[in-house]
Amino acid sequence: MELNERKKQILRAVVENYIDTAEPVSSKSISEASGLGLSPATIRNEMSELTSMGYLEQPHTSAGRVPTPQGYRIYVNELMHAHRLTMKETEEINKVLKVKVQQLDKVITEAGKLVSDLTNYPAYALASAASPVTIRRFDFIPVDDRTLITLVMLSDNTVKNKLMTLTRPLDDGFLLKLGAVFNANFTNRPEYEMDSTLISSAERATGDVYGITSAVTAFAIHTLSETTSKKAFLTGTSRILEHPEYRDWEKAHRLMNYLSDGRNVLNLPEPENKSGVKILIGPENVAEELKDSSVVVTKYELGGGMEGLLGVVGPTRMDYAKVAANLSYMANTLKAIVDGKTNLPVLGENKEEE
Amino acid sequence: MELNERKKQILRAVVENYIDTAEPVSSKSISEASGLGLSPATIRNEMSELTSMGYLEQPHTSAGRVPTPQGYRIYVNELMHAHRLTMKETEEINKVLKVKVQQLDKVITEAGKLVSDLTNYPAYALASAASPVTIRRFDFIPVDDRTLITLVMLSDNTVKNKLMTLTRPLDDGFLLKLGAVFNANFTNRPEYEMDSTLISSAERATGDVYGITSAVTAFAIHTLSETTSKKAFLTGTSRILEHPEYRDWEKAHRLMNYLSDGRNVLNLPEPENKSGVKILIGPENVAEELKDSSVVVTKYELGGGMEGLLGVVGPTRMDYAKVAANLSYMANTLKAIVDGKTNLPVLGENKEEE
DNA sequence: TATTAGCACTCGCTTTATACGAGTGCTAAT
DNA sequence: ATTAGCACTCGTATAAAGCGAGTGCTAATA
Repeated sequence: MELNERKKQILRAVVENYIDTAEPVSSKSISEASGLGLSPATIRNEMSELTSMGYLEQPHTSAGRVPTPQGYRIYVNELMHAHRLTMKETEEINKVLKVKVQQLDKVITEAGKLVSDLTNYPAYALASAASPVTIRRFDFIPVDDRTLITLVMLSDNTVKNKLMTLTRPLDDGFLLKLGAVFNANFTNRPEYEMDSTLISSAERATGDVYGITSAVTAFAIHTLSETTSKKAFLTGTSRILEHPEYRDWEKAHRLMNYLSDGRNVLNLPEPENKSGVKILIGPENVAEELKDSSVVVTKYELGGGMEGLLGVVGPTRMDYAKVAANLSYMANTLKAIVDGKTNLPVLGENKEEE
Repeated sequence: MELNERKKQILRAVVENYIDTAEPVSSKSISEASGLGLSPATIRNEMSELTSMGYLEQPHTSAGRVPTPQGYRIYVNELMHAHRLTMKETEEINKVLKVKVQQLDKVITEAGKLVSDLTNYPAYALASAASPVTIRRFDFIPVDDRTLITLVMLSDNTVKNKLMTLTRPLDDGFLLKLGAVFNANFTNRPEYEMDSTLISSAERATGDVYGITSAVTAFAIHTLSETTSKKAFLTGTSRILEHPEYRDWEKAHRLMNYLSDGRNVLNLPEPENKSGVKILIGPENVAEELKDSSVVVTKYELGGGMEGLLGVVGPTRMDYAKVAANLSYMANTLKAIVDGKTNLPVLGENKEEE
């Protein structure tokens, strides 16, 4: 059997009607609303075939039709009309994002919140380093004779600092030596090269009479690993309760519970290519807890060698067109903002407003 | 009518039974379980009087009794047995907290998570500065001839930094001047003293040929305001779905929605005195959305001039004894850990592991 | 040959009727 | 003062009946 044009039209009508009403769709309603000028009987025949082809299903014999995941798949791949954002939506996105560009972690939480607000589904935002971060230089600033600040400037222009206490008063010249050793041995190296050999040779070189060398290496490694590690933000989980498919508290709880574990959020899907939108429908998800939910996600650049993921989780009966449109507009806007700004501050601990 | 000892015993039995089962409590079950050696009929008479006194109520004529908020109030104030934490609980608290002391914001999120895990209710953790933070000193470190790092050390021993770009190459001696001006005028002053007079006089003093003075003042103000502002963390909201009183999705949604707004979390109750536990039962809450929930909260010191709030939100049928015990143990443990560590790192942007 | 009107049939949902039983309140006995 | 006994209440569980939206099939129609 072949999925001809008319069948596609009908499938599209069914999916959109179902997305809208959350009720099984009858032949009559399609006949009236589709604009195809066909009688319910004809629609019925077609729907019956769409059912045997696996694109629709009936909750029970005398009910209307509901799209299967395969049905949604066809819809998403071929039938979906590009959703145009309303002026209100684009304005809101532009307004909120422009204000928040200063701090990158604010931007991504804000982006998540915004997507969640606009789509009414929970949203997640991830950020991770696209390329390994290295330390560009060390500085050591004396505070008093037993305290110093270690300053580390990273390859992404982030600066991190740490206050450290010495075991005995500082001698003249020690900080210069410390700086020389660390700048010679620990800069421009990814985290995994900082092994025990390197560390112990540094300790030998500085003499480490202040008990400070190991603190600095620990700080360096910690900083690199933290900067490299992914960050996850999740907003709007409570919204799933608004969707009828999660009125059953156990379903809602299972999903919310899954999402409330940060590790799961980190493992949510990501699209393979930049700025494409990936859609995973129901059973296409690997996680058992997502088998009857859908995930829509996009990827975007964050500047400073970081990239971000922005996604939405909801019922399979999701307004894919709208969600996809929002996500990709969002991703593009973010990229535009980032591109406009050279030297965008990087996610994390310090804030750099220009 | 008087609330004599026997009535209290019965009230206690009813509350505890109800907390346990979430079902209206019958005279028979009290008679059997209370250990008072009274027949159901006697219990019934007493329960009837407790009802007319406003401490119990009946969902309907032929049902058992359920405590009213006033009933819980009496229970909490007078009748509650101190709950002893199990070894497992105390061990878990000690273990988790000790590992996480390094970074203060980790500690408080972790404390929240822990309380939520142990009690099975959503938990919130707030942190705020107990005394105004000031800047202790400024440092300016040149990176290259158009870039410098501004370093600000705060009165709570936090250090914050920011990378800044100059409009023209750096002259010798400018940084010294910059440091002198800022260290003379902007240190040891709370945020509100940094008004436009101060700022413009600083700009005059430095000459501001590099367009950098205003950036530094903005950074200083921003840093102070951010350090002073309260931070809120919320965990475990999805757990409310586990409690039967929130099986109704609308109730669950109303509460979760309320909690998902950070501003509401910031305005959640706080106890008036340190390390006391405050309990707000149902309608005692000011927020409309909390009128049929209860909040238990405690306050503790965080070191570095910060203090924290740790609270739990749940149904009025809450295991007050257990929750209160967990919270106060938690608060004490945190305080002990903080006291053990001098110079504990302060909430926020930089990390200082010792 | 494609479409559609007509109609019997299915089946979930709502309504109504009935029964059940946990729990109460009252009274009278202890 | 306590309690056994008992009638009464009322929510819930179970069954039966009717409703109606929607289908699938057949036969008429273009």
